[in-house]
Amino acid sequence: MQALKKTKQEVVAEFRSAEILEAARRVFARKGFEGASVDEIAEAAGLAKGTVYVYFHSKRELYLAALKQGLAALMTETGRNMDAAPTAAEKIRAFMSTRIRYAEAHRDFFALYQAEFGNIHPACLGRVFKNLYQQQLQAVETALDQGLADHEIRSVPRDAAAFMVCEMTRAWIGRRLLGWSRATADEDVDFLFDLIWKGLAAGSGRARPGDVSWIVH
Amino acid sequence: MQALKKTKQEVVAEFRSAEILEAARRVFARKGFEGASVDEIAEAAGLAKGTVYVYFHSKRELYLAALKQGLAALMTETGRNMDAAPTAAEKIRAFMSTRIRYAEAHRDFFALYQAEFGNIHPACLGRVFKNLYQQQLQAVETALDQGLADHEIRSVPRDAAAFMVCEMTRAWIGRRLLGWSRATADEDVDFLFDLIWKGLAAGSGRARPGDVSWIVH
Amino acid sequence: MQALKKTKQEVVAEFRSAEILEAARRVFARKGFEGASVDEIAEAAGLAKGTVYVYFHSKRELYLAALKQGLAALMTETGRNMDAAPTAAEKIRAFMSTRIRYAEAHRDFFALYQAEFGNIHPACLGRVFKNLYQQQLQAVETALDQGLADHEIRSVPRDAAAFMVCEMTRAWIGRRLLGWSRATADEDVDFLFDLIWKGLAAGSGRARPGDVSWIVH
Amino acid sequence: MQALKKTKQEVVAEFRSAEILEAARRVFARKGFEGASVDEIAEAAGLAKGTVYVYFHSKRELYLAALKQGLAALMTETGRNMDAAPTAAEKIRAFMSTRIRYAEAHRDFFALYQAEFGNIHPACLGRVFKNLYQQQLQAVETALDQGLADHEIRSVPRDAAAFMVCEMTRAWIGRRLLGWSRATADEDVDFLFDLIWKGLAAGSGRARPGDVSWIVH
DNA sequence: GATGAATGAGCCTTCATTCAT
DNA sequence: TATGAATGAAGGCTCATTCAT
Repeated sequence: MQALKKTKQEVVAEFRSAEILEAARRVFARKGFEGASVDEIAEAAGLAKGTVYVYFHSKRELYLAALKQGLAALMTETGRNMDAAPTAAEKIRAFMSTRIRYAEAHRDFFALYQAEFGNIHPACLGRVFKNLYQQQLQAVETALDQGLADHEIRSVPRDAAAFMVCEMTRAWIGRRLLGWSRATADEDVDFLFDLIWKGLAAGSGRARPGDVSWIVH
Repeated sequence: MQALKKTKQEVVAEFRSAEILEAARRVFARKGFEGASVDEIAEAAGLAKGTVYVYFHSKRELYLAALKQGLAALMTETGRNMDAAPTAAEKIRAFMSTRIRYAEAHRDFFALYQAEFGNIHPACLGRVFKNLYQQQLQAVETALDQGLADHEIRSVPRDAAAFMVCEMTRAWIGRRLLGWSRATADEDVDFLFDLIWKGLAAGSGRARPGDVSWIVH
Repeated sequence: MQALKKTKQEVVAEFRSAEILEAARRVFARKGFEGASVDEIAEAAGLAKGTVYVYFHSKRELYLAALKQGLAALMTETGRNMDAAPTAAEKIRAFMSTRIRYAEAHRDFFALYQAEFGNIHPACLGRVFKNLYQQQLQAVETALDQGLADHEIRSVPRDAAAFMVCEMTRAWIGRRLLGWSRATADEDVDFLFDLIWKGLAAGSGRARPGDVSWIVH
Repeated sequence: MQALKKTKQEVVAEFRSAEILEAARRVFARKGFEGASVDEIAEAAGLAKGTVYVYFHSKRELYLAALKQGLAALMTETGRNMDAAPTAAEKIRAFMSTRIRYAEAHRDFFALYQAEFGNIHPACLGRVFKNLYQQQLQAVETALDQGLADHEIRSVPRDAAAFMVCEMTRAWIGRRLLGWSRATADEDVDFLFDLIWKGLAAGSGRARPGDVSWIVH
């Protein structure tokens, strides 16, 4: 019973923590780190301000927790899907696809993601930033390595190419989040992958000739 | 004499205004919008805080003015260079090249640019944002139109492709600003253009065979 | 059995109470009333914060209890030792000696004592303050009365003289607590008593000629 | 005119500063450092809270400034009066007299003084504390040295004796501040000096036979 | 009785903005 | 026009106290 009780408390605690994290994501997404107030987050979570501080020592810690939690889930899923893809091309596509879909389901998290990784200010994350970002690059670089070894992709600097794959995906997600894309997620994935894979130049045949999803509007 | 005096005053006013704008850019670049204080900007401009408010009604207006002024200069230069390029490919390259070079010379401005256009927060710009961004897209879209008409580029949605050209350039500049690129500006332009033009796939010959600037490190 | 059980509970309660009081003294001594947090005291007592409130209705009540308990013990001991001394001089010396020794053994309590009786703020004790202090004065005044009656001491206002005896002792203890005295407790008692008894003036023979414990360093 | 204007501003600034200091003293005296709020001090000074921070960087700085300013004036006056006194006895009396009178005229300051120097917590002043206190001791020690050299006072450890002179004075002032003394300042000085000079023991003749100011009440 | 999560009042501090000079 | 003192609205964070378990 002691164990049960403790478990129950832990469950409640985790629930609260998740509630706060969720609210934090919502508010941070809308207002940014500096623009959001702990008061507002607490209210969004239906709690008193002090309660937030029971679970998180500071506003920044809360912010980071919200970012990291989402990132961890994203990277787990990204990793799983990339691993399941056999070729480099399919791995890259899986990377993009997973992210675009994830962003659809977790808009708030991705707003944070964009805010944090879309600019330069080392304001909030500083050291932590590069590490988190590097983990993402790593996954893509590994896929690129395989592609290079298999002569599936041409000779490009792996770090630079990986960076561009990440950033193009990020940018595209931003476009979707802004409501600038009227296409479905699948169509967007197709276009994005096609673009990075084949480039803009004419003369390169279509990867999948039947794919006409992104006819000029 | 009245007219002359007024002109003199206007000159002084413009000079002050430019001074403040310059200082604002410096401070905003380093601290971000929320992190910067009007006091600090005034001090950086060698003026009293109140004076800043003589020329700009609010901190946000100042921020916007700093951003817009830089953007105007950037777009003027971008336009000039793109106009001078005959083919679509060269126009795109000119777009990238101009920006990467401009970023080198105006790091402060580009830090603002990244912060503002690198994320979603409609916090600071809101309505203004899309218009400014659209102007940039416009230039690229026009170039793409020409490329499409000349069968220089394959059939891609012009708005999406233009967006990616802008964002890839922006992302790459961010990379340089972060010090993640050890290449020269020229080398970076080559790589970036090559990537967007030819994509990742193997089999597409090099645009300029002799260019080996971005051999895998 | 009911009675027995109740007694047992009372014993436990008293034990808890004493534990909390002890912890409170330790923390209040180190941090002061405002600087100490109930959380910290609870932790120092190895209990949960809520438990402290089972035994004491408020932080202030706890503070007062800690102070009073120590004071009661001090006054009991002071009284016993003064009663055992025959002459007024020896009573005064007993007063000083007991306190200086007690302070040595209960530094935490005396830090509270100093904080509370060393300044004016009626903040924490208010009304209670004077009563507690008066009890201490009383003991000294009684001794002084005897001394006056026996012509052992010269004609001085009893209340003022008693006050000074108390305060000189308190001040001296503060000096020791601050580590400003390199002498032993005994030597300090000798000096202090000698000073209050004979004053500073030259010409008054030594109380006990052989005593050279406080030669000028 | 520039100079005049500047002077005027400086005058206003000094006036504001003094006003705030005065209010701070009043509030700190009544509530103690922790108990006082900057809001309250600002209100007491008839200013907005923010204004306080224009003149003092922090609550602590304000507190220290209030304490130091009073202390400086006190020590200047003490020094002047002690210097004017020829003998050690008169110097000691001047020390006591100056302080008791000063305390009468600056009750708020002395409440701070008592709070700060009357207990042990190194909370607020820490390092600064000892230095300030040492300066006071110094003055007394110098007088005692002279007294020892002139055989005016008996052989006592100068540091210990000086400490007691300071503390007895401080204690006595506390007594007056608490309203426990019904005597005039002069009478109190007489008693206090007499006590420290001649001690409690019978047999030492009166310093000034006619002085009957402190007959037993 | 014992616990510790929840609360919300309150504190110090910052800073955009105003305005009298 | 230029100034900078004055303002007061927030904001992050702490903590005494309560209360359901």
